[in-house]
Amino acid sequence: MPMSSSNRVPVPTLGRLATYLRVLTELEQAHTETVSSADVEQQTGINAAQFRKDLSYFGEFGKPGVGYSVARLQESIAAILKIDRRQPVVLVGAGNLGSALIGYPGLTEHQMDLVAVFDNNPQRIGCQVRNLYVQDIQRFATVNETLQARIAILAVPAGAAQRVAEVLVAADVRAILNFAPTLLRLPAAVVVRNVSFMQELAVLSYHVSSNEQEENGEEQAGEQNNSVRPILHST
Amino acid sequence: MPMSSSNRVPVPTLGRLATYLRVLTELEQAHTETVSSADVEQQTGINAAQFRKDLSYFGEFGKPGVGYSVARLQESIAAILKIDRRQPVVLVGAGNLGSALIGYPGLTEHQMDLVAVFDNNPQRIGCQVRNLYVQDIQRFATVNETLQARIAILAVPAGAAQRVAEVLVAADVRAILNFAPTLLRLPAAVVVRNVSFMQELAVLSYHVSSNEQEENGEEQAGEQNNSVRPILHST
DNA sequence: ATAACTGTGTGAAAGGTTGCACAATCTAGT
DNA sequence: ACTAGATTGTGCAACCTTTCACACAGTTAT
Repeated sequence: MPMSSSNRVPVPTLGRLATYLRVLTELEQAHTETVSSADVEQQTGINAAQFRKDLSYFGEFGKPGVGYSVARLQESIAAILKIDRRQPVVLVGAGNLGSALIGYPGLTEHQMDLVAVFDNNPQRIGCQVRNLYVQDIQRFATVNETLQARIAILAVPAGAAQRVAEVLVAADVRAILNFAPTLLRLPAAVVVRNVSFMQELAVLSYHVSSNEQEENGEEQAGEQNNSVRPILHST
Repeated sequence: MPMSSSNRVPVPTLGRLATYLRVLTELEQAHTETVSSADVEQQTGINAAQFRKDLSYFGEFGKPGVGYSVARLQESIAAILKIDRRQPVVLVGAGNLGSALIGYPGLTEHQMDLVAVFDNNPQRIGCQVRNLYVQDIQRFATVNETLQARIAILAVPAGAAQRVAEVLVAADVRAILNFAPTLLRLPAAVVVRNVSFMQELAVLSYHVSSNEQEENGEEQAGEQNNSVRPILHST
């Protein structure tokens, strides 16, 4: 007997749902019918109880003593994440990274329909990348009136990010995947996720040098490690 | 009088250090000499106390009543993150994403020296990307004996990731930035950071549709939002 | 000197997330 | 039917992270 109502869903849970979905797709391709939370732990490194709790935010999907129907769970999670229908997405910034993202298979796999690419560089405007022509960012408001994209991928230089983001939001974009290393100041209703290679590299760099003396052979499985010994101490 | 010794540093702290460093570089270019934790909050959206606590893991860097010397703090953080010297980094996977990363300016800015690119696709081996020639991954062990890279960027398809990661680790790589959507099972001593656009997009997608009815104009500043109302409830 | 500010470093509180442990529930075999 | 075995959904405790709040330390002005 479920009772979820207006409880709030942790953001990490949403991220993990995407991981579950990936595993379910693999299982489906292997013609597996049923899966248990323990199986999922085995595949993802995410604790079985965590998996069950993540799902419990949205209802009850499993049968005690049996597990979860792969096909059913897949549909349910897709519905939760709203990727059961194709979603229009726009890309702004057709530089290195932007162009690479156009071909990224993960987008279509997750029903993200890249419908337009924008840039402000006259050298790039009009160019064809994959199956899309790069358009002038100045035309964004007009074009998006037709496209109605609510999700945008922002792959412009840091200096331009805030300005461009405001243009997007003015044209009804509600969610931004931001690759620029800057803080975007936007209305609270707009959701921003920052992808920062910098930060990840910092973590790696720190660890590499601090692990200098350790030596053991355990397996690691979790998606994120938690903390490490500091090494430097300066004043 | 500091007393940090073998306390453990939270991973989020390391990520934020990279952000502070970015802001400090901007401040230096604007010829600002001194900065307070409140200034940093203004620039980054990260709570001032958080900033001070993050630094406190490594020592004392500020003067009460004055703030922090921009130049000094910059050096200190760079030293903590071990990016005060150039670090050799290798890239595996010269596909779309991999190629884009070769040109990514953030790498050099953070003293990451991309010294070699590998792939297993014969069509790509030998090709020049920017200033590097793509080498056969089979030669990795040999080549890295000379290069001595400890950090690797893994931008190969999911199916190849585990296999390649093991090759890297066998050749003394200790930290991997993994762009493949798979769980890497590696010795615990190896640090893995996963970058998953999928997960970020899932969060965006979920939010876009759930925000359907809201309407308010507050500013958002933090780097991460925390939770949201669920909308779906299925069985 | 002293008073009035400003801003650091940190102990303690608040808040959020993860993992354990177990009752409840379903299946299958006898 | 009944028992044994499997596996879910969840209250609770442990853990981790963030934020508050304040003592203490420099700085400036009088």
